[in-house]
Amino acid sequence: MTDTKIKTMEEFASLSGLSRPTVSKYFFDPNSVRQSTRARIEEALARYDYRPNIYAMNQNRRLTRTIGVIAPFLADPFFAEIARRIERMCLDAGFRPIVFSSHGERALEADNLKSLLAMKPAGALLAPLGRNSDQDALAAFCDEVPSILFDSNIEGIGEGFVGLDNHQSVGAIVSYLCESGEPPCFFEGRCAPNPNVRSKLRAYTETMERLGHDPHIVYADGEGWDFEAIGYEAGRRALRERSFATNTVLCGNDRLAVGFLAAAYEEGLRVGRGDGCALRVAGHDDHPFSRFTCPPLTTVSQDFAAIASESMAQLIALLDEDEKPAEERKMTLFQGRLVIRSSA
Amino acid sequence: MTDTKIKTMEEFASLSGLSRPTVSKYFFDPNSVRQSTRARIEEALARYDYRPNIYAMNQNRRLTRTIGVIAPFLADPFFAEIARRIERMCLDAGFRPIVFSSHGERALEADNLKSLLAMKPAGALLAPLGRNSDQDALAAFCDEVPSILFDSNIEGIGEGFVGLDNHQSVGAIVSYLCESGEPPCFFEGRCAPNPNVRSKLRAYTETMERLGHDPHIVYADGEGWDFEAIGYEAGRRALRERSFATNTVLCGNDRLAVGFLAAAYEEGLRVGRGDGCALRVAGHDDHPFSRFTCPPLTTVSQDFAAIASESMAQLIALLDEDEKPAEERKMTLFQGRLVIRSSA
DNA sequence: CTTAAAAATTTACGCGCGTAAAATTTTAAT
DNA sequence: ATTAAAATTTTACGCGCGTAAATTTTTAAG
Repeated sequence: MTDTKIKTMEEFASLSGLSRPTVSKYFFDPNSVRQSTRARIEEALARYDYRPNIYAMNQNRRLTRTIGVIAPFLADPFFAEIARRIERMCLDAGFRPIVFSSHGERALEADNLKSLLAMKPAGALLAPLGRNSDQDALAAFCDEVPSILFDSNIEGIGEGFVGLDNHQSVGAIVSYLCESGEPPCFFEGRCAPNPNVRSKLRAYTETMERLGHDPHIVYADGEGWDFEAIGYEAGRRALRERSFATNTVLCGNDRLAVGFLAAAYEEGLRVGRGDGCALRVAGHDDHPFSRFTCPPLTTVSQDFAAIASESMAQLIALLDEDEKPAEERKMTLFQGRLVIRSSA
Repeated sequence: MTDTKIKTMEEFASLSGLSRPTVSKYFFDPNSVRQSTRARIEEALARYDYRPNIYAMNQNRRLTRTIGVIAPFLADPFFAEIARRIERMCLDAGFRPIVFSSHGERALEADNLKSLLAMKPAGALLAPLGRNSDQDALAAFCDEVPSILFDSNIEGIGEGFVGLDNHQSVGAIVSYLCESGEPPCFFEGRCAPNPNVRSKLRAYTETMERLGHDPHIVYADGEGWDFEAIGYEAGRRALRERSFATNTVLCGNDRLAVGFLAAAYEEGLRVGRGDGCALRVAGHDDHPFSRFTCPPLTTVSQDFAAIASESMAQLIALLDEDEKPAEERKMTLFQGRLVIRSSA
């Protein structure tokens, strides 16, 4: 690679023996020019290391090649993993991903939406905070840029939603727990900011009743996204006060379960489904670290890869439609897969 | 807020009764205009909801108000936390943070550096992959934009480095372990991509020798960033083959320790420092979830907040220097704090 | 070889803003 | 009131590229 420093597309175009508009077309979509032309450009690209000025580039474009991603809390392993996969897929699809985290804060989510909007992204993949979201801000955003929601659904916002079938997933693990031992109590955060919580609770109650058991719910106090801490504190209290009606506890998510396991450990309760065990504990979501708890956590897994790729696929499809046929909002729900480990 | 849609700064300026250059100055730095002027602008801002076009804005700026952050692996809780804090501080300091993850891949890191460079950021906070980094790419980047390295140091690159004093931190936990029981073996990934690993190993060996013990190192095979899995697999093998010379194992980092704890649990080894315990296990870094392992992990903590804020402070200081006095590269090492929980 | 379609080129304009220089106004001090 | 400094306005230019329309060249089909 020559060290000649090229500043403008004009320069680069003449060096590769082409006109600037042609080169400009190439940079928007390499397939929009003839193969031989593309080859010439890429050859020159390798020799001269020119990159168009992204600011000048995007200023007058109708459509940017940027895809925005907003997660409610990127430090959560679940979203970290999803984001990682989405980023990779964006790159592979020829888009530039840009990911924001709302850090669990309503105001920050609204800010992120505005920042993202200002970038005129071609599309967006949004996992809203949920109950705590500024719905107007979300609606305003989705009104201007094609968006797919994931993980957390908000009715009527976005062109589609990709997530987990909570009813099925909770049903599956509740059924399993009932068949293999005492029916589970449900342990869930009281201020859980996620709309999935409601549907999980409903699924738990319905499944328990269908199987002829009394539902029994224990709420954990505490706010925010420190689920392990909440699960630990509230779990310890509940264990001491013997708040659970049976020896089996289904936690609303794996992070809560991790905290709860720590509480059980501290209380000297052996967790598992063996003979010498005092308690069975199960989770929900199959977070990346749940394989490594002690004992390994029985849970129901969300297929990270499937959620990421389906969200991406839907968005790409959306962007390809030149005319918007104004079809109805598409809901895609994946089935949870029961993951039986030794904790329950 | 009126719903009048304002497109250009010209429009907005006339609506607020000012000239465009003045408004332009305001948007670069609100303090660069008279207080009364600032008030007028912000009043109009509240009424009309105008945002300058970021692309047009940055195209001709010498200095952008963007700060780039590159982490080697954002799905790692450590970097997720650091990034979270840095983002917040950028925002508070009036900058726009943009964070990239290299996903542990050399090529992606180089890509990220190029993408970031194209954004002409005012400065950057970089945690390199380390041994696996493309040093030339890093050097080229740091040559053009003021950068502070953190977590993982690479000599001669960047204007400064902020990280942990591995020698002190490892020394502290090794000393503690030696005083409170059998001297520790060191359990570390063989292909660990992080340069900190080398200095940790050295610190372990030196401390052990200083205290009159034979250092004993067990390497875990396995590549990549799935430290829990590596710790689990290699840990189980090592335990079965009785590779550890003593009953105490110091893991190179907490994620490795989490996997190792799972292995010990599966092998039926009770971990802790009590009487009935077969094994003591300690970690390093105090990851956010280490409080909740079973048993809770004894480790040495990195002060996330301090690292984040010091990195940020150094960068801001760097940006404030109008003239670069070409002072020497600044190294800031924080002390690790021994966190004694029940695993060792 | 002819012909029509596809691709590339030329020409020309504008995007929304940064920024410089000179002229003017405002502010704060004497 | 006088004066100097600071802030603002006016004027004017250009950044690097997108994009449209008309023209020319290349390609593929017959």
